[in-house]
Amino acid sequence: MYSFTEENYLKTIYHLSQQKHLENVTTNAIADLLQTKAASVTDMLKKLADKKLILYVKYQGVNLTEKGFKVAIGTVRKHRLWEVFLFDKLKFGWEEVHEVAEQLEHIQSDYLIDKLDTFLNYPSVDPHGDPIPGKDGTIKSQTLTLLIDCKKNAQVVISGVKEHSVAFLQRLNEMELCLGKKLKIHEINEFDRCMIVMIDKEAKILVSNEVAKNILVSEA
Amino acid sequence: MYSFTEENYLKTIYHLSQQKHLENVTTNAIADLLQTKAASVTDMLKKLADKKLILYVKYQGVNLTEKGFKVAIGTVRKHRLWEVFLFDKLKFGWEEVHEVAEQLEHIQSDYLIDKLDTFLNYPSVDPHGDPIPGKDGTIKSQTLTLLIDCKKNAQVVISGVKEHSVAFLQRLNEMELCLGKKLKIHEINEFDRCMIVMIDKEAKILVSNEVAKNILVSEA
DNA sequence: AACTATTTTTAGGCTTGTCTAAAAATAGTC
DNA sequence: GACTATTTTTAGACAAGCCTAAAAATAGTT
Ligand SMILES: [Mn+2]
Ligand SMILES: [Mn+2]
Ligand SMILES: [Mn+2]
Ligand SMILES: [Mn+2]
Repeated sequence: MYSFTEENYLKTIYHLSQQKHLENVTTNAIADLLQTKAASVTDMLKKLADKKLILYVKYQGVNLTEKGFKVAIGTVRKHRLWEVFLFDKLKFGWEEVHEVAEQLEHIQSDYLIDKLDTFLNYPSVDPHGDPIPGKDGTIKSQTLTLLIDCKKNAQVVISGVKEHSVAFLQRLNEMELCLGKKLKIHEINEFDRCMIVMIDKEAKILVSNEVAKNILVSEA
Repeated sequence: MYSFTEENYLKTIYHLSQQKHLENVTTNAIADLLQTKAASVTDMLKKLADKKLILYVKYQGVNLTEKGFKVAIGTVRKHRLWEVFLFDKLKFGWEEVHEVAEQLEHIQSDYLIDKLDTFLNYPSVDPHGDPIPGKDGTIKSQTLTLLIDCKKNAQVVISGVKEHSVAFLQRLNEMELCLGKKLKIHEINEFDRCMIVMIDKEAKILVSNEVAKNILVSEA
């Protein structure tokens, strides 16, 4: 139905409009995220607008139409289901799943995705804690807190990450921090806001504020 | 490394050179199988020859080089592993797996294929009984007999199919014939060579010669 | 060997998605 | 309001793959 490239543009526009709430998505922002040139983006925006997938006003940025939103959210759904498959079944690390999912998300077969969803037992979040949109396009908005904003003695569970880079996720691997780990904040340093955190009621570790800024938690 | 299209051409040349033993593969044969035009094939053959993936002599057809063979066999490996995944894990019918595997075979990640192979427990054949090439590019040649060539009272196991069309595979589904079924040939009609066959020592069914011509069996 | 039918290649063109360089529009500053 | 910096669009080009129509080569027949 839609090409590899069209799906990628729509998904990118979706992610950007989520990030920077309600504003129009700009040409340069899309070019940055897709690692392409602004001129190429302008070309594609015209084509997507012709197909009624986006609302595009020259020089004013773009927004997804209902139709474009459905394609975007469908692509996100496919991406995240594949990530779950790679992580749960094939035992990929959470820092490894994204790259391959970028390819798998473009396989065209609704039947396949239904079967995959069933096989994975209808997961609600991906290996990074991001919600998986339903078949109908609905998506649960998360109400998570940043670890850095938690108070002393708070007891929380790691439920997501704000940063998705391989380097950051590997850093968390080294610290044995992953989704589902229960933390208790033992101490917060006043000077640099680094934290001493107790994991699973066992080890105490030091979490830099740079790391704590990118970990999402919910109440334990 | 190699594009979707390049992999498809090389795989097609491989299949054709398997079929019609040792002869050069012709432009029209490739065009037929790929559902494209002969002129397009000629264009691509020049490009593949430039990349040393095939030996191409104008008007004389083509052959895979060592390098091209490796790409082709690798693509076949990916295709068949994905078919096993779809059949075993996602519970696709054996008539449904091919279409989706045609897409999945082009996902580029050796790491993924290794993990998938492990997850599937190193299968040696795909859902149609075709052998899965090893990581090193070796492939076991099959020594199977056509059901139609079996003698009266022979006891055999269904181990493959010669015809891969959806219609044929569905026909076998209706007859409850699938890989692994044990058959005993009860009677062969002299006039039309249709067979009366006993399945799993239970039901007796009639197998037309048209069907028997396309079932591959090994000794029970 | 000549003629014919078939196969294959060439020539020229189209679409998708990309690029660079230049022009136009917008935003920011005095 | 004019000037400047930044963003965005246009113009023109290119590669990958595909097409049709015409030309060239090959194969088959007498
Ligand atoms: Mn991802
Ligand atoms: Mn994710
Ligand atoms: Mn197949
Ligand atoms: Mn198969």
